[in-house]
Amino acid sequence: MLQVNYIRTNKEKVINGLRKRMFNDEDLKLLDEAILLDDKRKSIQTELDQLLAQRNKRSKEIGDLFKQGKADEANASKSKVAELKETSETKQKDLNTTMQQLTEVLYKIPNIPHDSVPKGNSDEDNEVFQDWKNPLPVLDDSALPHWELAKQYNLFDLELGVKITGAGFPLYRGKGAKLQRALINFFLDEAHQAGYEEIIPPLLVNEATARGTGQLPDKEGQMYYAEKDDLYLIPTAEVPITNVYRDVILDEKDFPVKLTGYTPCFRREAGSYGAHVRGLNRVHQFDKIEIVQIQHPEKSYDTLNEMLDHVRGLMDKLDLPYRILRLCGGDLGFTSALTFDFEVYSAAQKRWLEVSSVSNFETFQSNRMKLRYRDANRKTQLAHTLNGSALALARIVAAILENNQTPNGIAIPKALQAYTRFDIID
RNA sequence: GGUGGAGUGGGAGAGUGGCUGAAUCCACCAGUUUGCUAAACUGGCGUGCGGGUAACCGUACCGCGGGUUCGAAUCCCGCCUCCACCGCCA
Repeated sequence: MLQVNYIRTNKEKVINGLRKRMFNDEDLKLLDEAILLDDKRKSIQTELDQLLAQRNKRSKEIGDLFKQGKADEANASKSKVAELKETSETKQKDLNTTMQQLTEVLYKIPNIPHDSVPKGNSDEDNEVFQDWKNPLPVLDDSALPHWELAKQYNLFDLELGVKITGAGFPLYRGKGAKLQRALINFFLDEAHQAGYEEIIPPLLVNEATARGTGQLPDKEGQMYYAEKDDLYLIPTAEVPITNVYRDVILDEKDFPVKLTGYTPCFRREAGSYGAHVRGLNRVHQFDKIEIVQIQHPEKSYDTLNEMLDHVRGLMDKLDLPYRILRLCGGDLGFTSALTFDFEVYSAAQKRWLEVSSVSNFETFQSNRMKLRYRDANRKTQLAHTLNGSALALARIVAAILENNQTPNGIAIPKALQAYTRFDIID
């Protein structure tokens, strides 16, 4: 979430930013609400501190009186302290309520988009930041979509997934499973070479963790929830991996922190159906390798570029046609300041599929997580957090299968052959 | 799951009602000394919030939440976590 002080001192900037997210005048009232509540909070805090100071002073006096044997005077003072206690307790409750109200308001305010973010309503207004320069692959009419190829070559089975779990839980088998495993290892090795430390995190997280990266309360319906144990299945490795640094104060020399991890990701995707979600296009469980960085605020946009380069490298090595979008304000995630989406071209479906999302959250997550560093003056400052998919498997698999189909079988990209130990699926 | 023990500052560890935001040691930072390093010595060394240009002052925090008391790290209750043993188990 944003810091109230930031809203207070950069109000114009905040307003302009929220306009890009199509906030109207009514929505913008949240800002004044927050500032007002913060004013209230401050004055209550001052009053409360004064009451407590009096109480502490009196209590000390009573202690001294007892020691001097003046029990009568001491007892006489007690009623005054009791009075102070009562009023300070009321104040404390006031303060708690006000702080809670303030937090609730702040939770409704999304991150301020970066200057470069275009204004817009929906994904249709996203900017094509880097288009595919070469001709897009064209398949002949006999080409099959990946779900047909999967049947032909026995790579994954959606019906079996339904039998075992339900719709949207694919079961991979044979060379399909091996391809999956090869991609995971390939992506992890690439991340390792780029300097990321590998993490295998828990796949279920508690409420504080889900709150830290912003999945709660904004996207509660998106996550599977294990009610008995009050735990959430992770929608992305970003959640457990970034939260490694929750409540941590770093030194400037610790930057950049670079972490990567492979995990399955679980998403409820409530209400999704239709042709666009066929096959592996949108599923409830998929595999993803995530890269996370924690960086000094002055360097975080260089880092974002570095992460874009990393993902570009993966796409290039897999010989997949792709383009990069800069998300507009309306499509930008609640917690993000700037997001680039990578889309791979799926030649049989003749459409672009999102396979990576690389974002800078600036201090939005770190404020929630209390992830800070000490600056040159030894003062604590919020760090910047970034993450990106490198990459999401299901759709990459879909694109590889479709784009590489030949009359003799499906060709495995060169870079992957060392991992699959076969060069064709036939 | 059962029984017992424990949770204090970056780490170790003292503290069983007021003199404790917290001894001491280690680590860390600055300085003195020194040919360099080391050693020794001196000083500094938590976080949030409020007030103040600042020095600084006030307040809260000793796993978390409540309670008792004029006053709680210290007493009471609930919860969480860790350790040990037992049971179960990949």
